[in-house]
Amino acid sequence: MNDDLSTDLYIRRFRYWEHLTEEEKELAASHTRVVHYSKGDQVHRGPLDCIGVLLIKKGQLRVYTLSEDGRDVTLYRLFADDVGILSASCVLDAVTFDVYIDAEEDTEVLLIDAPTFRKLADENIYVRCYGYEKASSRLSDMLWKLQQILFLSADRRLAIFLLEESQNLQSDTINLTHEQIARYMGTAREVVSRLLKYFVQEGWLETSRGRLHIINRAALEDIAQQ
Amino acid sequence: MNDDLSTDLYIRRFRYWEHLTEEEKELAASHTRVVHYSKGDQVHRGPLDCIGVLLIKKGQLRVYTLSEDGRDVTLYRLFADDVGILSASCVLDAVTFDVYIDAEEDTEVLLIDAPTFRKLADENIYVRCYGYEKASSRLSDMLWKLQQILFLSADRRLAIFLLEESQNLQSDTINLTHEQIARYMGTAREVVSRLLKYFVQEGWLETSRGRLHIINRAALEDIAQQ
DNA sequence: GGGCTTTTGTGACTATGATTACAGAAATCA
DNA sequence: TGATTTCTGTAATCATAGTCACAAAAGCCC
Repeated sequence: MNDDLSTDLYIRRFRYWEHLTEEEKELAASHTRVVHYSKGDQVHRGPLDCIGVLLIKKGQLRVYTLSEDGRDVTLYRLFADDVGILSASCVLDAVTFDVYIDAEEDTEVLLIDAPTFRKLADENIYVRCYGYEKASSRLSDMLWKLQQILFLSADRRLAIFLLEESQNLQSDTINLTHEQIARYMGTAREVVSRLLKYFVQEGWLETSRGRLHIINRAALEDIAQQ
Repeated sequence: MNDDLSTDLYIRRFRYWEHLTEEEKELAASHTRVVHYSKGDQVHRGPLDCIGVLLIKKGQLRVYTLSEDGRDVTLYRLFADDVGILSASCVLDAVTFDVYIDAEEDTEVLLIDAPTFRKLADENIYVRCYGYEKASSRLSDMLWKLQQILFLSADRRLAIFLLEESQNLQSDTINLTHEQIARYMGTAREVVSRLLKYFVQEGWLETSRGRLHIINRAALEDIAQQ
């Protein structure tokens, strides 16, 4: 499968595609390219960047916000087939919240550059609507996340995180370090270690280096519930 | 000025108006009505309600979120001419964050009911786009607000709040009780009292019951900055 | 195996703000 | 005026989680 063909296929996945004129399709296609990021690369640095719209082909990106003193809270993660619109927030004037994005793994994305997306969004209401709809959806997720951090205790959030993660992976075994979990949860590693120790003592988990295994899902659900 | 005329005038303020067909205009007009709320009334109760799109004619609404245990954080306030779209979030499927709304004062709003707005948004891309654009803008504000609560210390947020409030009022005098300020800031009344006491001791403010007066704006700006 | 890096365990401490519990002052009302 | 309500002041305590400072364990590389 060559890249051009694949790009062509992928780019049609945007819901607005059918509403583009022929010229717009050409414009979009000619300004869309595949970009590779290596694990750890910075993809987008808040207000400093305006890279455009991302469609993840494979890999994983982490979207986070930063406080002035460097505290870093993961807002969500992008996986294969997800669309990253906030890397183009500079194009959507109503979106005034900026995020940072790193590659958590080696990642391959389809990128429509910002000027092109702006042109499309300006001249085509369907593209604009798509952008704002995606943005609304992401922003809602982020609010939900920040609200959790604000309102829920760390043990509850950890239980929720573990259950969600296991759900997503369709597995009782989660391969993450305490450090990673802390980053995803927006807390300190020590806090995660402390809580995991407690969960293990209660017999709800087994842990080994870089891995943890859920034994008693029901107990975690209890904690998550309250 | 009679109410029908005024409603007619107001309803044209929605940016999508010119993109409506004649039937749509009629539909919109016939399902838009003026609603009065008294100070303290609940206007919208998160996922329990779906009242529609609000345009504030006069008064003030407070939009907030609630934790399970009842902690209440003000996200933003709506004043005359503001549009409240999140009271129609049930209509915008991508918006999954729900808010509560109370009337802070006796308030008069123009209300387009939810089913009507849904119909318009479904059949008219301009209306849909308008909804998502407004939603994106509000959601961005809310994220900014929650991020502040999460990252900034209470003294800094108080200084920021006072400066913003005085800016909005175009006045050095702010007529609010400690209790109200605490609600707007999402903290406890005692915390506000403590901090205000400190601000007064430093000679930056004068306070009396239900009122405070800024003497040293520069000092507050220093605190706000860091 | 021996050295290096990464990960985990843990205790002590700190900081912040939420909570509790009142007392007293100021406004309002009757 | 006196009673009542609302608002403010303040101290003490509590709870939570962030920070610091290590030590030890596990895995990796040679």
